[in-house]
Amino acid sequence: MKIIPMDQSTLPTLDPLIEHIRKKVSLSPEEVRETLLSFKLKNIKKRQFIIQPDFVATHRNYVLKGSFRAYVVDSKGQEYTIQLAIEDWWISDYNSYIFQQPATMFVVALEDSEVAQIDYSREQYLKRYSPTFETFFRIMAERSTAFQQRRLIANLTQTAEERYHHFLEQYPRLVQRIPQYALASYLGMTTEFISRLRNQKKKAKS
Amino acid sequence: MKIIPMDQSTLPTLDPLIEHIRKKVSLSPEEVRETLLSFKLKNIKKRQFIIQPDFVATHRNYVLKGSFRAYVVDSKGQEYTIQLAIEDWWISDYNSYIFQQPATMFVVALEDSEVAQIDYSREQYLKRYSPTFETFFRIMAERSTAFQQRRLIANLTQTAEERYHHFLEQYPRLVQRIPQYALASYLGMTTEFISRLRNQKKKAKS
DNA sequence: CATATTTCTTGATCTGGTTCATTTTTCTCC
DNA sequence: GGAGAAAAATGAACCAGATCAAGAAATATG
Repeated sequence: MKIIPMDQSTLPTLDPLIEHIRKKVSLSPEEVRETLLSFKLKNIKKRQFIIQPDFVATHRNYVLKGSFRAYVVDSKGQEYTIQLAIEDWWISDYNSYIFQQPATMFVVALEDSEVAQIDYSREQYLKRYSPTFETFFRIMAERSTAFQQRRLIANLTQTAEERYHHFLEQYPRLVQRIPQYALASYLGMTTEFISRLRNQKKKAKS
Repeated sequence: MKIIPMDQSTLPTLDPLIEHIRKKVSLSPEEVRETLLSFKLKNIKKRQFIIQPDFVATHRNYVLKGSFRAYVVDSKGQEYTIQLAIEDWWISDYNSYIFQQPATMFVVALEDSEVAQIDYSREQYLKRYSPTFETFFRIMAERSTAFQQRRLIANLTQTAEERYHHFLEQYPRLVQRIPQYALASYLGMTTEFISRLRNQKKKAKS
């Protein structure tokens, strides 16, 4: 019943999710049970979309394996990466999910991936079921705000080159795994520009 | 329906705050009482700082009257406006407040103002006192995330001119009240550039 | 109400990063 | 493992918006 396409693999479990939640709030056995009942495992193939514009984002996604990119596309077809996610991160179109309105973003798998999904109504149920979940989602939202604010500040105050280097320092692992165009559009610059930065570095090294 | 001119003033009350909270959650009489006990009214003179770098932001501030600007200053002395707030908005350095760490921002009054302040430990108490408050702050944080994401997308996808015009459409009232340099650094452009945009418009009109 | 300070305007010049076009490298999948 | 597709690199020309400088308007303050 479980099809595990990748070469070597662990049996997929929700353990990392429970761990993740327990870093923020303490869960009773019943709360753990409710959590396990609320989230569904899902395998997502590389290049597969889990959210698309005009459809309501019905789920919040916790990445168990793989990586994702959330992006918007402007009228000229230009893509802008809004969020990136690897293991132990969450991803969705929050404007769509929170307000249950049509999405404006695409969210696509960059690798063969596995996510734990909770749907909107089940999340509401969880929060009613126990204030612990209310607290958990409150903490998530707060951190998310704080994170976005730091990103906004970086975008306003730093040059393209500084943003690139700081990202490299902060997320060296992530950089290895995502394509250059995803990184470029996340940092608000062109792939050509990143390419030049990398090349300059090579030159300087030798 | 009540237009209150700048000079003479009404007796300050927390009524607008209670109204504000009740738009998001329903409050029992006891919860109203706890709210009233938790928030303190404070008068802030124009140019007065309520948050400064290196000091922990001890309060969350709800604006009852007046306006505020939150900004960071880079090594070259350049200022970048991170947040603006008028009546019925909240303002703080959230990275500082949420994590109770030293602030990186200044928050300054742009006009003679009045705020309702709650301090960090009292907020924690409120959330323990009733899950309603947990819910309220969760909703606040979620909307804040959604708002910031929209701003980030605007910054990534739009030209300086587009950002200026969209801001004008969305917040015509706000624009009247804040100095040009505050708007410019909020939108990520120079005051010179805004000045030119305004001038071009005048030309086109006549 | 006069003067000092802050904010806004205007012109000239400059530049970080884009755009466009082409080539090279790296994936992907039968 | 080889053809086709996707991603990255490279060069040349360009431009949106910044920077610098200096004056004009608006606000604050004694």
